[in-house]
Amino acid sequence: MQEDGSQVNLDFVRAIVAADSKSNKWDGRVVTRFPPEPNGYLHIGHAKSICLNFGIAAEFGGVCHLRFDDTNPEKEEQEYVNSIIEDVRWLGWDWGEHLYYGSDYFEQMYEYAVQLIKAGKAYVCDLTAEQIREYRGTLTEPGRDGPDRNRSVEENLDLFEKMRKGEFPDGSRTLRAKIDMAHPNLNMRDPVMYRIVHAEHHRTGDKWCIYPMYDWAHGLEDSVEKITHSICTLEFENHRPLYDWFLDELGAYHPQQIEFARLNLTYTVMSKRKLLRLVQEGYVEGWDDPRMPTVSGMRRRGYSPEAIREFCRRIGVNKFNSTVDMALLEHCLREDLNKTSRRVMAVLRPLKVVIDNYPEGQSEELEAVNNPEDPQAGTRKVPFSRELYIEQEDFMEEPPKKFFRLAPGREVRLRYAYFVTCTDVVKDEAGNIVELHCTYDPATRGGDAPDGRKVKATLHWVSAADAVEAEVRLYESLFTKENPDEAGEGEDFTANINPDSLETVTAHLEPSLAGAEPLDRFQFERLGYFCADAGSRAGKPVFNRTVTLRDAWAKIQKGQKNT
RNA sequence: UGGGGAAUAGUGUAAUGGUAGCACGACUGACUCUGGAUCAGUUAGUCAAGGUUCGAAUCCUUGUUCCCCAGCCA
Repeated sequence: MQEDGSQVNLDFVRAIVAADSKSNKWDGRVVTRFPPEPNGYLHIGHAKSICLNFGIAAEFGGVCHLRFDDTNPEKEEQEYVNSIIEDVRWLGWDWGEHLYYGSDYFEQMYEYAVQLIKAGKAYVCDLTAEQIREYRGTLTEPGRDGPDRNRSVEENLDLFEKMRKGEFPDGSRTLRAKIDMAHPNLNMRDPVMYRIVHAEHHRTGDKWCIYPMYDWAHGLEDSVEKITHSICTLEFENHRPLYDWFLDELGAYHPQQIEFARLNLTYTVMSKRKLLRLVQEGYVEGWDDPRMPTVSGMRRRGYSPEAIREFCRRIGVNKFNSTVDMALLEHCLREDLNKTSRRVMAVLRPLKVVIDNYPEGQSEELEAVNNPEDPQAGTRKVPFSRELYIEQEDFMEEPPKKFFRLAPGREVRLRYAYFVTCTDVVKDEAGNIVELHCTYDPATRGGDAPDGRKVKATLHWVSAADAVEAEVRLYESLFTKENPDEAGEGEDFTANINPDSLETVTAHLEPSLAGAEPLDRFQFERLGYFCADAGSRAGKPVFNRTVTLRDAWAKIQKGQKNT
């Protein structure tokens, strides 16, 4: 229900939860879970799942568990656990007491496995991995029963115990469910439940040398935690019959698995495997590189949790694959940042301006609005003096049509300061414009002309003597193609990496920015939103460009070039 | 050629037998001390063909296209 009492359209997952709540199917409980494997950093696709699971719990008065599905010691690390916890919390969600680890249930899972063996529904198999594949058959041909399929319960119990005790080498045996080797769903052809892996687990150490497979572990984890709705992605649809089979055979508490489509975004890749390659092969500087679609990268880039949550709300939830336009993410970003970011002035590519009729040695402080969208943000003082920097692209000696900014003889406004008119252009020997001379109108102090005359442009600027120098990183998308996987023969997504995804400049900032703290977000007026880098320090400030402002002039230029 | 899913403007998503709507994008225009924001408008869609019905995106039939599955990964 919305605030006005009208019925809001529910996505198909919420529709199921709503119906179950109404029918009291789960005694009125709603318990979801977000179950990441700690083998990589969370990305925007995970954020979709997080917002779905935690969002549903919040909306229906339930709870959402954060559970690490840590059943593969060879790929999982504590570093990933830590980053995941930080990211989910940063996104604004709270799991209360409900932080769980699949590995905490290993003993229970073992006992359940024994129960299944005793029921004649599981057996120890001596086939090698390759042999198992051969016996499994193919998509169109049924599999065959293996030689160990009809071992006695006693022998299975004995062997399974010895597996646990570490009496067999890695890969020598498995415990398998006894279902149907001719089943049309390959997942049902006697799936492996346990494999032998003598590996150090990040939480259980060397206590175990057999580890449960996903299909066996996941349903039990859900069951133990009394989950009501086990929401996962589409590729697990084929696994649902197995999820159901295990829990039914065990007679255990049985949540409902519901599958939804994972998120795809234009101009980026989303699989952990590909993100890992970007990191390992040095295309980016780490999991939290601001060009990465990881939650940590986006945080460092300057995204707000609110923007990400709003994005996740708007993209909806469905059962078919789709690719969301990056422009929607950026829209949600700008929408939030516009309301919340302090405005400041910064010049990225400085062009010196001398105000000839402004007294040498004089300076003054002018009042500037911190956020026109939020009167509560107040005002600040910005120093003005005879020598200033403006943006190189705000001046053209021979302005084309529709260029409203500064040009010889033209008057523009310096924001919050004065109207100035360009009187002279100074060039170096190579013909590059290196300095401008202007005159100002003292009567326009603050930026308003008492005689009511208008100018067509307002420029941002900084006082040269007061400017703070900073490293500013200008990010563009990491890939040049909407679909990075669209690569030529013998190429992969790395062939579409944007060579210009990062440009670093030395910018001149207004002095108020000297005290910016890491992750502080600002709007550099007329340029875009910028975020103090996590490693930014007083004395050596570093800012990352989060996203540019919408830029009508850039669009006109693009159009002019194309004609 | 086995099984499991899915198809609505360029993109994302509503409409569950009763006017195909919303958002993003794109394009106009208004306004503006950010060529920002805001406001107004334009653009454009039911995978196909049959059928049921007074009426179909929705139900039925046939077809087409796309996604997932042959890890001792999750």
